[in-house]
Formats: sequence, C-alpha cells, structure tokens
Amino acid sequence: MKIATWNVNSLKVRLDHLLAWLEKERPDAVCLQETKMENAVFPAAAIEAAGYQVAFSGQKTYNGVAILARAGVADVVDGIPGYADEQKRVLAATVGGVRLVCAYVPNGQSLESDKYRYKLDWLGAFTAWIGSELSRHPQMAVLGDYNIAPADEDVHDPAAWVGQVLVSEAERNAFSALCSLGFKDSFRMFPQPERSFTWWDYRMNAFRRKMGLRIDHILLSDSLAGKCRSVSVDVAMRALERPSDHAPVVAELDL
DNA sequence: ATGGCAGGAAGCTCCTGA
Repeated sequence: MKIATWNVNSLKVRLDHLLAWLEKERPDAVCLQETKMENAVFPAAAIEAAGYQVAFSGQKTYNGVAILARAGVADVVDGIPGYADEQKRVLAATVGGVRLVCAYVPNGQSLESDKYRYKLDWLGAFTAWIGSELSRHPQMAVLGDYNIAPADEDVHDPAAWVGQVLVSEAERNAFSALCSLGFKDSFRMFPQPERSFTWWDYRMNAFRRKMGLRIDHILLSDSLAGKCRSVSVDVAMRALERPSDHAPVVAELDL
C-alpha cells in the first residue's frame, strides 16, 4: 500500500499535475491540502475517472483538504470533532483497514500573531482528538502539511530561522506531543539524502539553491510503522513548470 | 534593502502563504 501527502497550493491550478502523478505513481491513497476551492466546484469526476474515490472539504481561497483512495473512503470525519473552526483543515477516512487523517496545520504567520495562538490552540485540540482516534484505530497514519520543521536538520539555514514561525520551541513541542501518542515521523525511520525538504519558497530561486524546509510529514502509528518499507520526497514535482511550492511525501507499507 | 513569488478575489491592489 502506497500512501502520500501533497499540499497542492490550489487544486484548480495543479489538477493536471495531480492526474499525471496519480497515473505515474499509482498511490493507493493521497491526502491533499490547500485545495482552495468550495465543494461545489471540486473536480470529483476527473479524479474518479483516474480510478479514485474521493472525500473533500473545501472553502474559497484558503485551506481545503481531500482524501483520494483506490479502495474507497469510509467513515469520513470532517474537521476536529467538538472544535468549532470555520477553516477546512482536517479530514479523516478509513481506507483498506487503515485510518487516514489528512491535516493542514495553521501556518501561524509570526510568533506575535493571533494566528500563532490559533495554531497552538488548534494543535492542542488536534492532538487530543488524534489520541482518541488512535485508541479506536491502532493502524493509523496522520499525513499532511504540519507547518512545523521538527528539527534543525529539517531547515536549510537554522540560524537564519531562529525566532521564526515553523521552528519555534512551542511548535516543535506540539509536534513531539503528537508523536508521543504513539506515532513515528516515518521519514526519519530511513536513511535520507542531506538537505531533504518538502517546501521551498517560490522566491529567490530557493528550490534550485536547496533552501527549503521539511514541514510535510507522514506520522505512522507504532503498529503501522513496523510495516513501512520506505518513505521519500518526490522532489521532481517541485521542478515542474508552474509547480506547487510543496513536493509530495510518499510512504510504502507492506499491506 | 523585511524585498523577492504565486494564487485568489477583486478589479488595476490587497491579503496570505511559509
């Protein structure tokens, strides 16, 4: 079973990239973030024609998540239960016996921002809910754009990022707390290339200069982590014409 | 030099992202 996460930064703009990638990589399930479209205009027919069932939760301009799966999506949950939030950032579904959670964690903007407080509050509610989900679904994966670089090796220039959002101690502690529920940051279970990132700024030729961050992650529950064969970043997707600023992360499971 | 690029909605400029 091959599962993936990709922040597409507008599904309208990236649909052709997505469909070509599905045909080439043939993942069993894909979590998308930043679809930036309302449900009424979601391109479900094109995705179904590619062989996937799809669940989606979107809004205009910002946010928006979707889960695609060849085997179909069951028991879909939209949002964090009990946490009132108009922003469409979370979708959960069961695919082939595995509970998948697709998450688009708030960016936070800056440490002084109300959006940073929202990010930490959101992460608290998310972690509490994920803990309860894990107790019901031992085989679970939490995939998405976490907007957190867990360690300095996930940052192209750690000194330049000190004091910035995405690398703060509180955010990293929140990521650790999530993992401590019983998850592995699957990417680090395997040897990886130096300077492995999943996001590169559109500006300043950041991609070509390998100036990125690793902020998109696939967390695997401990029982699922033992079945993981490989995890990689599909860097080639960032090198396409008119790319998303994020590259997909792909995990292969022995399932 | 706090810029740089991209997407969306609005509408000829702004907000947001990370």
